[in-house]
Amino acid sequence: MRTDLRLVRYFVATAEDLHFRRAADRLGIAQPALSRAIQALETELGVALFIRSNRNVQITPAGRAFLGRAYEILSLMERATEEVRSAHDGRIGSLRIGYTDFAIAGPLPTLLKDFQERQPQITLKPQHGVTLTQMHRLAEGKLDIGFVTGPVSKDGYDQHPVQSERFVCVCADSHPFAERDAICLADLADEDFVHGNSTDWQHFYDYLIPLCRRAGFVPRIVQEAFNTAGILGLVSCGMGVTVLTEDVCSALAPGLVVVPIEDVTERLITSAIWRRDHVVGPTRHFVDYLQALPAPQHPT
Amino acid sequence: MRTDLRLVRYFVATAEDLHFRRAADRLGIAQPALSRAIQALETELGVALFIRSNRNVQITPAGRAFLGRAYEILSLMERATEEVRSAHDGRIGSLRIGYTDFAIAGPLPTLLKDFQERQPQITLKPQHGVTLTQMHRLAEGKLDIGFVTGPVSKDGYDQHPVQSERFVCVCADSHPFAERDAICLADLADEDFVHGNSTDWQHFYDYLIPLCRRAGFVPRIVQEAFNTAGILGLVSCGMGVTVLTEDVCSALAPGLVVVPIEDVTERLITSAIWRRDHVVGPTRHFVDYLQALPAPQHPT
DNA sequence: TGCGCATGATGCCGTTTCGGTATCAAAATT
DNA sequence: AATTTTGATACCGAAACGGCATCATGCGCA
Repeated sequence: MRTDLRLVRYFVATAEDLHFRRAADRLGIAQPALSRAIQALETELGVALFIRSNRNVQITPAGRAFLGRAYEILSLMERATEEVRSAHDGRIGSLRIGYTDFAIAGPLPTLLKDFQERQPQITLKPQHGVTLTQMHRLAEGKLDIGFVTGPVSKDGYDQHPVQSERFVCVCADSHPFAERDAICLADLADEDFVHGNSTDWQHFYDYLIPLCRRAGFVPRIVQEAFNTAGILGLVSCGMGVTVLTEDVCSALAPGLVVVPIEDVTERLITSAIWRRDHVVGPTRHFVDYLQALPAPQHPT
Repeated sequence: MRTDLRLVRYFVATAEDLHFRRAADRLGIAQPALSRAIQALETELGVALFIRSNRNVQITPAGRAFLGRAYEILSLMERATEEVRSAHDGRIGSLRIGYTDFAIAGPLPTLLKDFQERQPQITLKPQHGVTLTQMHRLAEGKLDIGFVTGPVSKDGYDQHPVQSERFVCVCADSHPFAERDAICLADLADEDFVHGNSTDWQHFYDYLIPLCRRAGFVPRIVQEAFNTAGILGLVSCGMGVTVLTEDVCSALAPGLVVVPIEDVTERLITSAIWRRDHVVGPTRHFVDYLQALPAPQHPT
């Protein structure tokens, strides 16, 4: 038998009253039960906590030492109980948020800042990851909310669109396209492309490849880069052109030009996504926050 | 049912393993018992601590919040258990020591200092009190060790002599006795006496009165004072003479003279005294310390 | 001095809690 | 499709807890 909190509570009451019957009354038990419980505690600790007579009860020095700690333990247990309930309510705790290059270039930073001001007790933990990585981490319970290239069809998950971007062409300022107001997608048929690798960027390719096929070509990827910064770096060196989204290109480095693609009306959707069975604590608060936002601008 | 430490321990093991059967093995119980215990804890708290599947177990945000506190609670309980045992051993705690005017004028301060150096974890709490007061406080358990005018015959108490003092006469330097090398006790027969009140000083009178009777007189107390300082103050004003002990008079204020009483060989004994049923913790250490001391000097 | 009272301890018993074995349910793996 | 893995549930016996009755002891009072 290990000392448990019931015995600690009984001990505290007895130490406060120094009278077994009165302490038992206070605890709502019979005096003999209290007598036995204190004896059990003394046996467990191997130390006499009280000196008893039929006239009075005195606490021993060891009992006095234990009393201070007993108060601390009971207080800490109460605090822990309160905090676990607060964490469940979502009033405290951490929120692990994944994001893609597209997400971080869009309204997400503003959203996070706003949410943080509303819920200062919640610690935000942003983590970069391509859509594929984020989906794995959601499944493993290592991520609470993902911001991914969507929409994603997956059972057990809910999502909410937060961003909708046009596709644009990006080329070096020395490229012929740089002089044009706009191009058509078919104009890219013979161009060398720079993009991300096919595994990490598979969700982006799920948009791009069908569009190009419909325009009659398969994009010729001549260079791969790790992320958008890498892609743009290669493009500015004249290695090729690329197709990205308008938000990613809103603040371009010198030497690069954004050219609209006038015959593509499809948009890249970035959605917040979470596991349906994980909407507790801070996650619930964040989901509620997202769903209270106006829908992303999406003109027809 | 209130959350107890057994459930906290089970929770910690489960959170560490994230696998019910392995955690149960670790705890030395069957997996179903652990499953039920965690469910009971979740019911008690009203919060899900884990997400279960037949393939894996994940901890919820609330569970993570609770885990930190669980470690603290278990650690605090261990520390409390260790400390109560140390207090019983006497390695920590406090020691309430009573002392009379005679005791504090003798070797007691030196003893306390020495003991304190040997047991720095024990807090000494000295409390002045006449013998009668100290005996009450010992009986009430509000004092651990008394230093009283002894010997005391009282059941349930043990004592150890620490001090043995000759009786001396103290008078103002203008008094005729001041010119003498020594007096006899009978020389005090017609003198006005200054002393403590008969209640507080009853143990001292238990020595003095029989001695005076044997010398053929009853001392004429004309003035009472609260303590030795008060007595000596009145004597130096010429209100009368007094009989005290040599240690009390070892550092006299100007205007007072100590005159030996050559025909009195009896000595005032100051003894350490404690309740036999209270020799635990720091008290035990102090008693052991005292009993290891050489006996007080007591020439024949 | 004897009796009554107060109070913690102990005995006996019923109720509740805890833990074990066996089994079920569901998902993943082979 | 069969097997394996793993947490949940059912049934049962053991252990723990608490209540009532009673005992033991010391103190206070007449």
